Amino acid sequence: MPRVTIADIAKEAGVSKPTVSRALNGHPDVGAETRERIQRIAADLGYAPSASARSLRTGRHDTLGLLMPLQQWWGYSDIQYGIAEESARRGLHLMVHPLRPGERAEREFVTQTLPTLPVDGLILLMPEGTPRHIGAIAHTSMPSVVIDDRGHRLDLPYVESTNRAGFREAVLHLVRHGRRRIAFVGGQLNDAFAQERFEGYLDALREGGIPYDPDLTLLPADREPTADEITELLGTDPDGLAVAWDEIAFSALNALHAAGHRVPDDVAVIGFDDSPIARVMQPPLTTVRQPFRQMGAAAVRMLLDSIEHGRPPAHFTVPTELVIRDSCGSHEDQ
Amino acid sequence: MPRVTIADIAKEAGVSKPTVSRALNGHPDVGAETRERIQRIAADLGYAPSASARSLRTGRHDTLGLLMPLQQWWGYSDIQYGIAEESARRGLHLMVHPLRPGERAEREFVTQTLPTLPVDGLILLMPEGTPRHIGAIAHTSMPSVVIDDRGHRLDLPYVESTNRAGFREAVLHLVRHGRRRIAFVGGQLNDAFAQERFEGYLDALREGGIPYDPDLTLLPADREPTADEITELLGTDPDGLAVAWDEIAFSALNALHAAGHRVPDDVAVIGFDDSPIARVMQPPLTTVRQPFRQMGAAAVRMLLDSIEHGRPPAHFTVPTELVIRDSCGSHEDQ
DNA sequence: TTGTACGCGTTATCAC
DNA sequence: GTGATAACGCGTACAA
Repeated sequence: MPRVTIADIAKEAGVSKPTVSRALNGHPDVGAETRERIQRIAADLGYAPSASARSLRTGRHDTLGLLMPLQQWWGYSDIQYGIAEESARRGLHLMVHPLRPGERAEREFVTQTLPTLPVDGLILLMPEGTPRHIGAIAHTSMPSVVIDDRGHRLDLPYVESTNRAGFREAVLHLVRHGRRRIAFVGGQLNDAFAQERFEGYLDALREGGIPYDPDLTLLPADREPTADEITELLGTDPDGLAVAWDEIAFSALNALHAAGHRVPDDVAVIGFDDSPIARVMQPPLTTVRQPFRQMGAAAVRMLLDSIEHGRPPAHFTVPTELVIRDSCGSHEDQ
Repeated sequence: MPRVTIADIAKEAGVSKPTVSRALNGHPDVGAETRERIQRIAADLGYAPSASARSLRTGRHDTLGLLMPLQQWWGYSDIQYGIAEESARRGLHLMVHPLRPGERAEREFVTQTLPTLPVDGLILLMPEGTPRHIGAIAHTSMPSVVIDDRGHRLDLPYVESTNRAGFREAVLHLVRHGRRRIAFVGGQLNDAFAQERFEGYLDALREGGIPYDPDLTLLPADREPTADEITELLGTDPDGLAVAWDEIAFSALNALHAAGHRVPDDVAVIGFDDSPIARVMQPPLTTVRQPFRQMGAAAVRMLLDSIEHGRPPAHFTVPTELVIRDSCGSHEDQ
């Protein structure tokens, strides 16, 4: 059976197609009685508008695109959750496009895929190390927003969180509870996230009147310290570990246990992100929660602004939140 | 600047629009030289086909829809990953639709959203307890595939994994390593997953010649045992815990530690799913890996079959895989 | 091998 | 307030 169109409704109602269109889209200049009749008939006939036809005519798709790394990380899912929720709230569809790593895939996406994408705007989610070619999107007419544009400098509006201030607050929390030999464990400092969190660490030391000791800094390659590196760090006798990623903190916790250190009695530990694992660790990990869902929602709002008003590049910052659990040793004395 | 269309190319190439269309879509009946010239001009002009116009004309969208619960779980993300990857491989777009819980939202989706969705087929991802109204999709002309249609009986093709056989294999592994008092910890048996895994547990006992002891069965409500329930179970002096979900196994591990039991020496533990957390637990959890990505990919293939050949309802089973780590106590003696 | 004519379903423009 | 007409960009009969 063929699709029901506004032409069918028009015939049935004895009016013209444009009138049906106006009635169904809530235009004011249509008779109240006519509108009701048309709406009733539309419902009776089981009319459903054709998205393609509407898009062809209006140039809008009522759809947002999300460009994601083809890479598993709970944080990305969390961001997508925020985006999906906010999009749905605004009656927009969400199209998800995995981006394979490599410059070639990026180039192909920008030149081949992007121009034909039935999408009104694009949200970019890119891990550190994504080559810059994707930045060509900025020279496109496609409205776009980047999430966590750390070190990319894409010349596009972006959403970020308070990496530096958030980590500073967490380290300061250790300082206030008497820790003096707090080590920093993070990634290489050419990683923009590691860099910002390291500066937050320095901020906290400065504020606490604690001199910076380079021996207490561990910057493993690939964000992944080896067992040896951790052992060596523990040899410097720290009483606190400020770890720039939860995942690294988990390794550290296990290494501490293995070496016979007690957490938090001997060594306090804090992480960053609030991974789902942080809660079930022993002891549960104190960490800085990234507001991923809110960041996703904010990206949607910015994108809509950009689509409707053609706003110039800007950015939006969502605050992180210190989540105090047991690993920092301050649960009992508060 | 206005969009470049095939009309522009036609004018530039001195041919008619249909010729351009045929050349660009690889129809055989077009002169080799003409084709080349048209392709070159298309590239020069930066031509990009209009997805809406094509869809309007052909009735196809080259897009798959994914209906997901508005609910955070790593497994759903994993499935989406598999779907996204396979869709991309086939040149299909992926549209993600969150489904809020409740019969009303389901009804609305089926009657309002679905009919206008610019999608060629739909993959359904529904947690236990999703009311049956969504099953109305079966009476629709929309090709659909369900993932893990446990207990829904939706009369639609579905993809599943070997819950019963997989759990049986894992429990049998414990039996073979000398465990005799193996407890089952799962959800209520009206939960179809709990039911199947429980039967796998019984299968293994039977095969191992171990009589079933009801005291060794813990069926907490909501898949979430209380501390008291676990304590009581440990009072029955089990030497193994067969847990139907990793998440519950994590609670159990922590409870065991708190009660002073050693894992795996005193009590061996196995879980189900292979959550990302399983690897970082102490000790790392032996578990049954769900092939989520492959299930997603399989769903895409089934859906494509259904779209192209209108296949009748069928189903496809992907095997689980036993992942042996330390918590089952058989690493050292193998 | 190529061109002519037309339709897909909707909305914008303008006239009445 | 409503109708006639056209246009969005593309693909497909059919004829040449």
